[in-house]
This record gives sequence, structure tokens and C-alpha cells, in this order.
Amino acid sequence: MIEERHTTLDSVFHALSDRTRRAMLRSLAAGEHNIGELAAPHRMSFAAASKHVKVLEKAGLVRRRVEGRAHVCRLEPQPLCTADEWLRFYERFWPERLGLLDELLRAEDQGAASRHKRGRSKD
Amino acid sequence: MIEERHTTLDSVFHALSDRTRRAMLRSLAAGEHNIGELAAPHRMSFAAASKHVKVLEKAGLVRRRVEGRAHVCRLEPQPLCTADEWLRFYERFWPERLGLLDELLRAEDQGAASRHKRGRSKD
DNA sequence: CAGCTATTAAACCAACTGGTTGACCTTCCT
DNA sequence: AGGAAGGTCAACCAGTTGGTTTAATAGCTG
Repeated sequence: MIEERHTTLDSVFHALSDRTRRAMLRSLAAGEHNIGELAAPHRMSFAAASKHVKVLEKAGLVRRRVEGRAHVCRLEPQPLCTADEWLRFYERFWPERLGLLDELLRAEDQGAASRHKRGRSKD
Repeated sequence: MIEERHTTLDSVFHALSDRTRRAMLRSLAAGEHNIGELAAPHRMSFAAASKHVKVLEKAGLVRRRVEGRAHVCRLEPQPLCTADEWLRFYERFWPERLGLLDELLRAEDQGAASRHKRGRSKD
């Protein structure tokens, strides 16, 4: 099960290491799409794009449902959450990025929430 | 510069897609280590481990400083932060995992912080 | 039925990965 | 000076990746 988690992280991070696949996930964040729609924005053959989707699928990031002749894909966010959990271990190393949360929780525990600035970035 | 960010994400996620390298980062989270120390826990040749360190270095995750005959490595957390930023875009998809932060900030803004449980996982 | 649409499958290719080994520098120790 | 310690580099290898093209399958549509 720990083993499982490692192979999961392997495949998830690998899936994320390609720009095309990251873009596909972004598309899927906006809603379901079939393979053709996912492939369209990328300058490559349909077959190549289809392979990318398969990589995402194997990483558990995408679920596919066949609907007539179309394969409709939907985002499966759980593995991203797992990856984020792994990353967040290092949270304490990047200054103020989200050390914020712990600060807030601590302050809250003491019944006295202090004031903080917020600056979040978008993509 | 956007371009730069993409190649960074490519190399960072790729670096993270290997278990050995993730373990090395964990070691470095505890403090500086030279290559030999980083290599020791892993059943592979010294040279192989050295290559892994180089991958981490190229991804900007590790900084190396030569000290006599030893190469001392230190964790460079910034790219992890960048990766996390990318991942956190999907935050809204995994239920309540850390929607917590925003909740807290919102509550704080209203001058009334509500109580929450915290449950974080380790690796 | 024919033909278009959506998609996979298979064969192939060049480039990269993760690993090995052996040769080779430096630096430290005695 | 000589040798061990800490690392790199280059060559090599098998397996994977990301891409191509061509062919095949399955579902709609007229």
C-alpha cells in the first residue's frame, strides 16, 4: 500500500511532466471533453494525443466513458491531491507561501487570530 | 518567461517522478548531505545515484557546493513551490483538503474565525 | 448500403532513461 | 610520497518515451 502509493506518485508526476498533458488536464478542469477536443489545440497527430490521454488515464488522472463513437474524458482529481500532499511536506521551506495556514491554525488555537496579507497567484 | 515556467515544470515534475529522487529530497529536507550520504540508502551504484542528483540539480531542486573533495547538497525548495502552485489550481476539485485555508482567510476577514479539525498526513 | 466521424492498434523511429562498469581526477590522511 | 575517499565522466545497454504513418474498428448519417 505504501508501495502502491509510490508507484502512483511515479506515474502521476510522470504524467504531469509533459506540457501537453498538463494542458489537457486544464481543459478537463473546465468540463468533460472527448479525445478529439483534447487533441485539437495541440500540433500533433491525433494518435499522439490519444497516447497522452492514455498516460493520464494510467496515472488515474482521467476517467474515460465511451459514449457512442466518442470517448468522453473527465478529470479525476484524487491523484493530484495525493501529489499535492507529497509536495506540501516541503511547505515549511517556501517562505510564507502557505506557512500561513499553520500560522493561522496556531493563532486560532490560541483564540487570537492575527492579521495577515494574502497574495495568491493564478496560472 | 511563460515558456521558462513550462520547461521548469517539465523538469521538476520529471525529477519528482522517480522514487529514488523523491527519497533524496526527503533526506535533504533534514539537512545538507554530500553525494555519498544521499546515495547510501539506495541499492545502486554510486555513479547512478550521482546521476539522480544531477537530475535534481538541473530541475533546480538541489544546489551543490564543493567543499574539499565532498560535494555538499542542499535543498532548493522554490521549484517545489512552483509545482505546488500549479497543482493547487485543482484544489477546488478535491473536497475540503485545503479549501480550509481560504475558509480561514475568509472567516478572518470577517473577524470571526470558525473552528476546524486538522489532519495532515506524513510520508 | 456507403461514407464520414471518432478512435484504437500496430509498426516503426530517434531520443531519452536508469542502470552498469571502468578509467580518471582531487583531496585528505599518515 | 602513497593510498584511500569522494566524485565525475564516458561508453555501453535494455527499456521507455513521444512522435509518426498506415490500417483497422465502431458508430452515426443519409
